[in-house]
Amino acid sequence: MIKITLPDGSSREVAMGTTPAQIAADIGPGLAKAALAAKIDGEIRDIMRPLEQDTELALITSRDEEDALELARHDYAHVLAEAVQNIFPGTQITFGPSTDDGFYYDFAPAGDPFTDEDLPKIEEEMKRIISANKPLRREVWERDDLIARWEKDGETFKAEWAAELPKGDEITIYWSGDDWMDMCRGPHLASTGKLDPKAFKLMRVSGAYWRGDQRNPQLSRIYGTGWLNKKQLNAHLMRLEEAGKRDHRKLGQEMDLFHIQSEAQGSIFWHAKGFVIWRELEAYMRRAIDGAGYDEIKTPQLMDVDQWEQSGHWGKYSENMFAVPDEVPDAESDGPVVTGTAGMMAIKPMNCPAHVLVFRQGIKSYRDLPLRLFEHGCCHRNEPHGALHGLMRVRQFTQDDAHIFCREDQIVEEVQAFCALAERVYKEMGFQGFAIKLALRPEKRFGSDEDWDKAEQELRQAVIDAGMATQEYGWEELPGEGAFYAPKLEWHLTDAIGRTWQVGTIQSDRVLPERLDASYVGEDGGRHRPVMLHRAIFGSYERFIGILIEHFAGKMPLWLAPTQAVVATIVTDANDYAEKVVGQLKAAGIRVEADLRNEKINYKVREHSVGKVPNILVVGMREAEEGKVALRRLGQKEQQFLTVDEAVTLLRNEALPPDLKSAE
RNA sequence: GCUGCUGUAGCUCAGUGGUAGAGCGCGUCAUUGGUAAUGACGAGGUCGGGAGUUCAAUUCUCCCUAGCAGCACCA
Repeated sequence: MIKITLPDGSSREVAMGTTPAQIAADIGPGLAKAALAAKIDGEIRDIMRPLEQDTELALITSRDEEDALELARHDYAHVLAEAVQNIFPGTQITFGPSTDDGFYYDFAPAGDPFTDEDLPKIEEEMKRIISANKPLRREVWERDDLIARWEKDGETFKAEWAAELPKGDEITIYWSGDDWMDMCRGPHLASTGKLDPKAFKLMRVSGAYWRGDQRNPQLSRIYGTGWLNKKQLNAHLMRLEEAGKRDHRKLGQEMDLFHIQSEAQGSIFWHAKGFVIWRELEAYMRRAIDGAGYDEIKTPQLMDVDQWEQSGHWGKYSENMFAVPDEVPDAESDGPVVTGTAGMMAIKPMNCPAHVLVFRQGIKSYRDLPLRLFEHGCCHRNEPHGALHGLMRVRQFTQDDAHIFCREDQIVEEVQAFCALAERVYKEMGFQGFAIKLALRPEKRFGSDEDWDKAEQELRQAVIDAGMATQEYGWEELPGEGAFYAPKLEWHLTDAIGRTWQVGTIQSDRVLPERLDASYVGEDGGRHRPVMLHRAIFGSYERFIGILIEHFAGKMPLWLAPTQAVVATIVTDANDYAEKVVGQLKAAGIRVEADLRNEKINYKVREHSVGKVPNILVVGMREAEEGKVALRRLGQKEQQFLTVDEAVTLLRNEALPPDLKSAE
């Protein structure tokens, strides 16, 4: 007999080899039906797997949503694989885990990769397998037997994988009924019928590399989203639709903010309305850095390749750099412009080397430190074509970039000050939450391990000292994700619909000052190396504006709204008055337009509401006679009747940037 | 860069082996209306580019190119 302790503290004696399912049935038929798996001493296990010793046992039902979803999605992935092999004999299975909202499975098809048209019939087959309620049975195999089995079945990927497991290992496999099996650690539900055939949907196909490595064969991946019931699935599909409505590329076009065209792929044509947002952010950032003791500089776009060789970028980063020959093109000739005799210049992908060159001008004393050099630096990076994405991933972008040159003993203090500045900026931009993460040394890197140890510890310590290394701030360390020259702290913003975006960063770097020979004179009269802190808060203006558009769904806060108000007339007789009102608002710095078109007021209100104009000032003859306006706020039906002076004062105050507002 | 899908009017999209259509937008006219679409008329397209098959290609095939989704990449 073994002793089973239940979550309520009660315990019972059962025979060795009793399954959690039997215990559930013993407790009650309702639970027996609802139980999906068992948590044994904190580890999730199959409900049909016999118990072999005294344990603490909790039964998992759909109420334990996180665990239940994980189980279901894992099972959906297996059902997907089984369905695909039924419909497309000869397809090899490889790997298929659960994801944040569903599951996928990577296949090696016998013929062409799958297409979207294949998805409906695969879905049908999955539904059939689920409805057949096939039992999922765990079995332990000896490694070599399994390899032999996979080879016999022509499953070369599976065989390769199994062969890499330690020799003599026992490997678990799961049977679906008696006719299909996959190698899997588990756990699984007791049978396919525990899944809801209406709670999943296959979403798309894509390519994916075997083991995620570009050098390996490309497999055909099928993605699905999977849930516990239809209601959850529909809610998820609604969320996707909501995210689609916020797409900054769509809103950017609708709101006439910017465009991209193939002649300059990956670079943004900012329209007047979009660039207003940029200008407001830039002015805001200048006020912020001025107040935080930075000096703004401007450095060259083009530098000799020699300089990039010295900084190390040419060696580690040249595949992402644009280089041009220092040569006058010959417009007459048809052939290549480059003669091979000219020197090469490279367009900057980063601002840091140029900032070191500014630092190196003149002799710096320890008294000059920390020296905080800021630049709105326009960088170009030759990103892979497939990576380009609206404003989020571009080839030309402008950073709010700065490099803080400081002494060793100033690092923690500077990082902490930056943490505070970043927090303030994100809050003022209208984000409620963010997470801070520490990206640790990558494989491909410069510098000694001791320097990396030190650099990582400094960043870690600063966040701990700032009291931000907590769950509340989403504190987490990410091995292998650092830059090639330094570890980095990353700020991840959470937007209005719960998505996260990596924006700000600070990195502590000893490599570049060394390579470019930056030094200062210390108290002792000797030369010392400064440490360089690379940092940005927005990251890039392009991307940050994209994030803002998606976060606010285009309804920008008033200070950022491209058009802050429209004065719309009801009758043409009110046109002169409307022009006068517009003039007064403009004089107060409000971005306002007149709508004097020969259209009905309904039409004008609708158009500007759809256009996300935050304030519509309606004027007819009544307002003209009384010197008033009828103010209608975006999304509201009620109006306020105000004198023009009142409206000007109100809007002017509301339109103040957040940093100026809070200063009042 | 890899895999799949897509490219038709300014925008969103329909359509066909015999050189094209809708809605919105735009223009003109009528209308002067009180808070989410007034009506009529009109202009507007080398159907992404190139090659091939065909009597004939926007439609079928191939190549290129760009966009989209994912993968890889992301200082």
